[in-house]
Amino acid sequence: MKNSIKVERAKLNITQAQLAELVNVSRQTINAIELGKYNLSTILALKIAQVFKQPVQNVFELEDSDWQSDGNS
Amino acid sequence: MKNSIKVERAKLNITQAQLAELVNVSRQTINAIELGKYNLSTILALKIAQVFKQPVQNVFELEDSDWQSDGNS
DNA sequence: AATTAATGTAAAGTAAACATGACATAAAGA
DNA sequence: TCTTTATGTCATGTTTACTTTACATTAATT
Repeated sequence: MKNSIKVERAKLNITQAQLAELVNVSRQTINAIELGKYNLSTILALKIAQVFKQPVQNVFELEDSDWQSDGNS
Repeated sequence: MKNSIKVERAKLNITQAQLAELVNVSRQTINAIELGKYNLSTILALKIAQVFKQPVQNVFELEDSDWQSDGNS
């Protein structure tokens, strides 16, 4: 899964730590998600998309490889 | 978080088991998600929304209570 | 060049998302 | 009514999302 968190943060000019605070997770969690290290929960994705005032699909995009395995990782 | 999986399944006239197969998870997982028993991963939410040809926010909707706690459960 | 702010990374722990197998019940059709 | 299909649920197990603490690195400011 790809994401555009870094770009959207730049638009709003906020840091990872500030985004983390806005959605109530740790800064490290935002960092890991932004770097594609794991598959965040849907509630968190909805919150992040709402902060960015974007549809979820605009921030998080499926890749073809995501269809080959199951819902995890 | 609320969801409209049951309604969207009805539109397509597919069972929980069929949806499960389409997105490569177990039938029990779809059942639990549909009943709101847990907070599915974003990849899975994107897959389900894609099967339904709907935006994620149209299938999965944040509730106010989701903002009070953290990204989990 | 020195300090601060922002980001990246790592280790260890906890909670929860998933899987599988099994069974109970409800709905539907023959 | 009998059988099949669809849904709900429980128990057990594994994987992983997320937390916390801590430190290293990079970027920005003075």
